[in-house]
Amino acid sequence: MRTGAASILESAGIQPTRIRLALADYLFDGEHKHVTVQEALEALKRKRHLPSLASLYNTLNEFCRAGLIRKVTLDGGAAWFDTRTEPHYHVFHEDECRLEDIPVAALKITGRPKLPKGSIVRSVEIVFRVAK
Amino acid sequence: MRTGAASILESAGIQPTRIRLALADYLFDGEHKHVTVQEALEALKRKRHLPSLASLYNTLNEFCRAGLIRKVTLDGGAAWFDTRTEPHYHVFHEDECRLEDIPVAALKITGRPKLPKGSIVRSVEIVFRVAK
DNA sequence: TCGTGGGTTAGAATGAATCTAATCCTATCG
DNA sequence: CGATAGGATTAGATTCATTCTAACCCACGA
Repeated sequence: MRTGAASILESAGIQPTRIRLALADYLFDGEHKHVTVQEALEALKRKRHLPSLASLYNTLNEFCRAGLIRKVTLDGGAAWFDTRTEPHYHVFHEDECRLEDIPVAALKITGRPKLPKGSIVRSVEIVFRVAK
Repeated sequence: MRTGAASILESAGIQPTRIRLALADYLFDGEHKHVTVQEALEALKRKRHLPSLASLYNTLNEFCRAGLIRKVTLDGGAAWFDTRTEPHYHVFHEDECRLEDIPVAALKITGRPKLPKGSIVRSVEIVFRVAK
């Protein structure tokens, strides 16, 4: 179910440029991914134009703003960018330093924290941290 | 239910020193806290010896290792140190940049992610991110 | 052809956290 | 009581991820 990078950008209202096309092409190749900036850099290195770090960050942040990807941060280390945008949770495999998705249907959460009135829940982040 | 800082350190097997005593005194004053390094620094500034940043980090990390506090990181920003060590979850109030605890009893999670055999769940982190 | 403005860039700057090597204490031993 | 060994503390440098800045490039329209 692969849609062309160009049309993905177009429907997100983002001008297609070399970097954005190359990054979208890598990210949206049909396999959902969790990539770090370094991994994305490596992947683009194998393509035509290797972008500067700054534009890679710019482009990833644009994609986030457009809702094409999501940023996931755990610990204080480098951020992950997740190509799955619908609500879901994560398993972090400490030994492999790898993120894995958990569909929302796999867990059921009953109960809600008490919140001040008028508050809205922006997101619910769940991470199972596992090791061997 | 306030226990003296000295006896807390002693039962954790940590030598009592000026900084460690001052920090423990501030952290374990009976009110559970979520503090950043900067807040801890501010608090210690009002006491006898203002420690260097390095030893504050050292001391907070020692306390973590000893199980006296827990580190919580969200986004890429500065870490929080949480004086509540038993399992619990968090609400993050984005508008106030404030963490709040949710007791485990307030939520029920049914279902577990599929894990490779032999894996153990180190922790389950849940953060409700809320805004006004 | 000349601007205009967005895209891209290298390199500097920022902020959190850690590392290093020197110095300070302090408990213990002679 | 004085020497000393080893942990505690320190200032400052260092690392790492990320963002900022100011210049440059380039496609497109007047």
